[in-house]
Amino acid sequence: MSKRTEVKAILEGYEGLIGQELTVMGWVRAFRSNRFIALNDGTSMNTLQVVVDFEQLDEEVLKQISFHACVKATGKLVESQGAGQDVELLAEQIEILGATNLEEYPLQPKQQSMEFLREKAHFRMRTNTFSAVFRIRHGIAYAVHKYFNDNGYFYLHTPIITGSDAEGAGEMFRVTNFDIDKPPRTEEGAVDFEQDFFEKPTNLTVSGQLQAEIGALALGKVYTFGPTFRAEKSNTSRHLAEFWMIEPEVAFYDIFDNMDLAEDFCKSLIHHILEHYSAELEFLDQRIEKMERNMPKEQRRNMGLIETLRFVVDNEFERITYTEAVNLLRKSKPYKKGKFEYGVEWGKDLQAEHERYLVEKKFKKPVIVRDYPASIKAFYMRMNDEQENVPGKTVAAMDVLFPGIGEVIGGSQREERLDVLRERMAEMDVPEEELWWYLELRKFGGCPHAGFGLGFERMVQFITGMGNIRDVIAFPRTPGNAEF
RNA sequence: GCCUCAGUAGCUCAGCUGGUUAGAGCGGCGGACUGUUAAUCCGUAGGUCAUAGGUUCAAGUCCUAUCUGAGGCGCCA
Repeated sequence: MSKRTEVKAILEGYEGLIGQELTVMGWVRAFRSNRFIALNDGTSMNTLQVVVDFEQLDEEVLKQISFHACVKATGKLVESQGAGQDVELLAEQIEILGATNLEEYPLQPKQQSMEFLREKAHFRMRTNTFSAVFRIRHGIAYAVHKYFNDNGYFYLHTPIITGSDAEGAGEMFRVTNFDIDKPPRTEEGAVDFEQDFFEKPTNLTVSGQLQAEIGALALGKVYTFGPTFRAEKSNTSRHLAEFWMIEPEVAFYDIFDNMDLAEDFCKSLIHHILEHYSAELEFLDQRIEKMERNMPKEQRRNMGLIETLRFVVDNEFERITYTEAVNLLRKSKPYKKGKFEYGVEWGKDLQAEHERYLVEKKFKKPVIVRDYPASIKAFYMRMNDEQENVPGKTVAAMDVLFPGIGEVIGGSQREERLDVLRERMAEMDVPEEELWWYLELRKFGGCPHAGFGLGFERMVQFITGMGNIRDVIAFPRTPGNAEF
């Protein structure tokens, strides 16, 4: 079984293979004229044409060569007589590895809606679009590890089950092995978590950052890359209940080093995909172009997918402070014309419509906004010194905003001063006893450090141009959805 | 959680202001043809019009509720 030649290897290096007898295995994308199989084995965007001699072939076998059937073909590789491809395999033997009953099979050889395919997640990877997306997703994951490895970072596995609910990143999923119908209770009637598996309440992690800081303060440069969970009932095209997050954390970095890292890192991921997945990108680019042909002009993107990616790699990200952003927004046309639904006021968080204006209209490229009001950001972000012309206290936080999907990265320089940190925790009602170890990091050998979280699926979304985040993760978990 | 829109054949959709037996393309099945490239041609089957109520002489069409999906917003990555 293992002696097969991959379609990609044949299509990309057929010179040395012509005249040889090869075995290929894969799924039938099309069967034309009772003679031509377009065979795809997932290794490539493209198909290998397998030519069948239907006069010689057993009729039972011939009948089973159908859309998305799995076949094994052995024969000689020759130059193709037809115009659509350079080489083809003249099959001497055909074996059906897995037939597909088309009366029951839901997919069709035509464009189908993303929503429909989402319900058929066990089959959707067989389509061109999804196979392209998932090959690229792999490529980005690889590029993440490569970038950090090449730059001296260590991959740290932070826990998925956490005993702290003070991470401040949103609603959490409870982890327990209690019988939820009748959990043990204390004499007062409360659920008695001391009898639970971990002898305390535990949750699925919303961030590995606090633990990553432990790593940074020993290994210098670390990153995490793992699943992350949010129990928020977010119904949008850019939120998942289970997603993958990348969190570098670096000792001796300030907010500016952090921004440099974020920008360089994003560009390196995009660059890697432009270099190694051009066939996939071209396919996705054309897909979007076709889709946009039916849309009114003002809704179309002004650049194609590949063009956008090149543009992001070749240009500096715009860097502004939150205060500058507020001033810009207040001077903007949509603000003056009353087009914004939400007001722009120093101290209030920027809304999606405001970010979109800055990224898509004003600067037309990724924007890094920093120095947000302390009141709207997490307790661990480093308090800035008072600044001129800034009406309130700010923290050294930064958000990287991308066109189309908004916030891709959120990060900050961390508060390393024990007294300031404790003050902030008190203000924001973060219990010290749960984060005693986090405080001790400041007490013993602390140092300035910084880091950020990058939503992996959002980056995959940006690079593939997919409109909905549910279509860049194999098995999306969202409110009301945990099938497959 | 909020707002808007949608749900008609396996899929994509048409069905005008309520009015006879609900249509098309694709796909399926049967057949023809065979160097095709979304192969082509002929034939054929397939629908409790999301669900439950209601208005009306009459509901796919109007109203209400529920469910599902999409888009936008909030929360964020």
